[in-house]
Amino acid sequence: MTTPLHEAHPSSPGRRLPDTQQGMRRRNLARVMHTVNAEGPLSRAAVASRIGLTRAAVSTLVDELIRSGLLEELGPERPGRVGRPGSSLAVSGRGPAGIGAEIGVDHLAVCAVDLRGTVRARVVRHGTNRGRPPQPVLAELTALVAQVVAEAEREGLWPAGLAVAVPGLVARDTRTVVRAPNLDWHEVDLGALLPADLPPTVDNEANFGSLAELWLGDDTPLDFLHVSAEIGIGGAVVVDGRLLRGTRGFAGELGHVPVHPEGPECACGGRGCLEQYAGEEAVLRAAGLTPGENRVEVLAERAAQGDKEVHRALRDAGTALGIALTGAVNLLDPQAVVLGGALAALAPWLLPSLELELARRSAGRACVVSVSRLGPEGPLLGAAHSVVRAVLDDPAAVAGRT
Amino acid sequence: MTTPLHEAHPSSPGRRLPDTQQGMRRRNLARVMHTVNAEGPLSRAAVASRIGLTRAAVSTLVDELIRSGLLEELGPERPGRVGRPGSSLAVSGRGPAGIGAEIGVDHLAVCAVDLRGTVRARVVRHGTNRGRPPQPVLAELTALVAQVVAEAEREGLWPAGLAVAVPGLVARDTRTVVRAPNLDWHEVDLGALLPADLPPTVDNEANFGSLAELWLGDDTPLDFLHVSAEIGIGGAVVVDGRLLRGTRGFAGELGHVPVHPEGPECACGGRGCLEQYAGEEAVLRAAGLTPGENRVEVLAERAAQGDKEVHRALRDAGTALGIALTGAVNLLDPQAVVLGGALAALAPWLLPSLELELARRSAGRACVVSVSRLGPEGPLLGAAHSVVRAVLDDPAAVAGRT
DNA sequence: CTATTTCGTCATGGCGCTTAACAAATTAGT
DNA sequence: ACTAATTTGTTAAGCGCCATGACGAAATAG
Repeated sequence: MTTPLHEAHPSSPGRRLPDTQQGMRRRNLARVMHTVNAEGPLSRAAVASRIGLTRAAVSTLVDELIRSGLLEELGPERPGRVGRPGSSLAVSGRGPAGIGAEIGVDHLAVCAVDLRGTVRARVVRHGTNRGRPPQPVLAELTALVAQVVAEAEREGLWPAGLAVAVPGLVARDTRTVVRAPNLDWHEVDLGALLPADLPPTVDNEANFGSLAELWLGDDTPLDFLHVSAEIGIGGAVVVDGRLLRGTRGFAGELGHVPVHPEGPECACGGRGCLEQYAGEEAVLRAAGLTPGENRVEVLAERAAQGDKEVHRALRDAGTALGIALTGAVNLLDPQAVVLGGALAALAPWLLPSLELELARRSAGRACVVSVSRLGPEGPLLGAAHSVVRAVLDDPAAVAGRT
Repeated sequence: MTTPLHEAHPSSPGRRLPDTQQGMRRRNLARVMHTVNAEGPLSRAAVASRIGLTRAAVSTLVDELIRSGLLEELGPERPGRVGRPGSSLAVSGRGPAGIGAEIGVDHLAVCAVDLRGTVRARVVRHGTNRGRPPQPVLAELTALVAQVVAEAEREGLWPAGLAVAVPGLVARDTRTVVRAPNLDWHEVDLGALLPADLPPTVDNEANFGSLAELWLGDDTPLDFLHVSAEIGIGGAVVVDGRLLRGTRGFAGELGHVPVHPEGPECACGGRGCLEQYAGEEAVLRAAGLTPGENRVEVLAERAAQGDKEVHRALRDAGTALGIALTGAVNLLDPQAVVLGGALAALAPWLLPSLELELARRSAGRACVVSVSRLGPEGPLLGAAHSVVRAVLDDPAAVAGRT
């Protein structure tokens, strides 16, 4: 017996499946899927030893998963060790697919990812969505989704769900966009405006970005703080491999953490919020550029060219981020802080001052700061993978539909 | 199907019991215990309908729990409705007991709590522990534990575990005190210095305080931020009914969140940390009192007498707390902020400025701030109850020993 | 070529919950 | 007062799921 980890009442949210034999079966199917997915091609015996069931039990589970088209038999392993070689099992590349979509300020994107995690279809449409009303944007998105689904179906895949990343706050129902300032959307029920044949899930792009980091990042820990920035500053908290959503679904909002309490007024009603120092608009202004005409890409470009003004602006932004992150790190004690989204491209100029500030203020207790490999791809991939994960988490739920 | 809550790999930490029939049985035993514990005396049929099993299945589970001495049959219900009245079941008041202990700066305390949550034995020893080395303090504590255990045994209880609350940072192993500044302890392995016959668990007093709030508070939500203060400022984060511990076990440390980044230097290496404005020493100084000679109690006393200096000092502390909490609330989006420990007694003078600052800086998104009913009792009760919860969480584990 | 090792499958069994039926204890209706 | 209806708790039979143990198959080691 180790550390007692106290949980909520076991019948409260958290335990999804009933504790009956059917529930047990479903959980074990999920464990087989997860194990095969995470550790590459594996024989039945290898799976059995990993999840603690017997070979016989795993055999029946695998049979069921193969019949459902979720697992594939790859044939005999290349024999290297003594004994009869096992038959390799892999997650199917022709079963269900996760459809991910992203509504960006300057683009729309849709992709399909198979259970193996491979992107099998992909469409991007450039053009600003700033100020466009929801209907035409979603109509355009729906057409792109149909296009990607058609392409995926030609490859033998079928869509298991649709997840949409948006640049704004999403309610806990994962359908309603409460506020997306850069699109000028308020209280929009995306669920009602998206194709009805696919169960849609909507979430913040920072949330999906952090999930992508968790699932796809190399060596990403199970406890980390993900900071991204598109226009505002988004953040997401992952604890023990689970995304922390908060009561209203707003957790992770780093942009309005007070940095200098008596600083300039912010649109949120506060003063000296992080966004006043490290938000896109503030940094562009500090670098002597006109917001609106320019975007983050310009900053990265000029910084690479050695523009001193830009360097100074980014250094100051890094300091402000460092102050805000000190608070967050004290509060959450994460294993790492990951810079993603647009911040990844600016990291070379942000990191030094950010790390300095963080280290100075937390005397040895500072945690690792790393940069996302995924960068701006995170939200889209995270969205698509969230559908894939839902299938892996409960394969029995999709086994019915072929 | 509602919101997909993505979890870590099911075979990773989080799933404690194996997904086999024995594990299922154990989890169902736990669900019966939790249900009876949470919803008062209940018939077998009522339990069955609540946890979704059949009456027959619940009957066998209850039989086993009664044989183990964890549940008691209270006799027939008072018949009010049509149909045969059920037989009331209640959690046993003569089975295992949780032993809680608290090492405070100015006192030691130990208590025993039965499965029903009633305090059945209790001892307090006053006298400062500031600067005393660990050995004599723990020897004294061990004697107090023996005394409480003896008293509990006279009432037909047997100790199921010991939990110790300490005013300092505890490593994730829940044995080692990494740093307790007010005791001047560093890297002390309490597990080795405590009675070996009882499995001991050590944790921060703020953590135990927040668990007490979660389990014993009236109407405490499942997501909240608990702020307490003894000498430093402690905090704890509860998410979805689970305590967030952080990578090193340091999560919740609110004391060194930057409030005024260019403020006075702090012992932690930073500048303008919350503790510089709302810590005991800072507040006493601001109120014109000498730290060391006075404690929080004096502040409450003088404030009640209408001392203007104290009022001003507490108002300013509330403002600083409000600034720090704005950041925390933005990051975590909790359902409530609960003021506990010594802060509860000072709440009348802290709250107005705290709530003003929080509301001003978060424009309608502010969350409820409430005051703990438990106050300074929290850590001790939380410790004892954590043992009780461990029994409820896995009754089969203790069923063996009588 | 034989012994050994490992894999996947099959038959058997145990465990835990469900189903269905029943006696017991109460209320509602005549 | 007596019957019908309702609800509880128990019992026996049944089924699903995993464990156990034995077996043939397919590789390596000597």
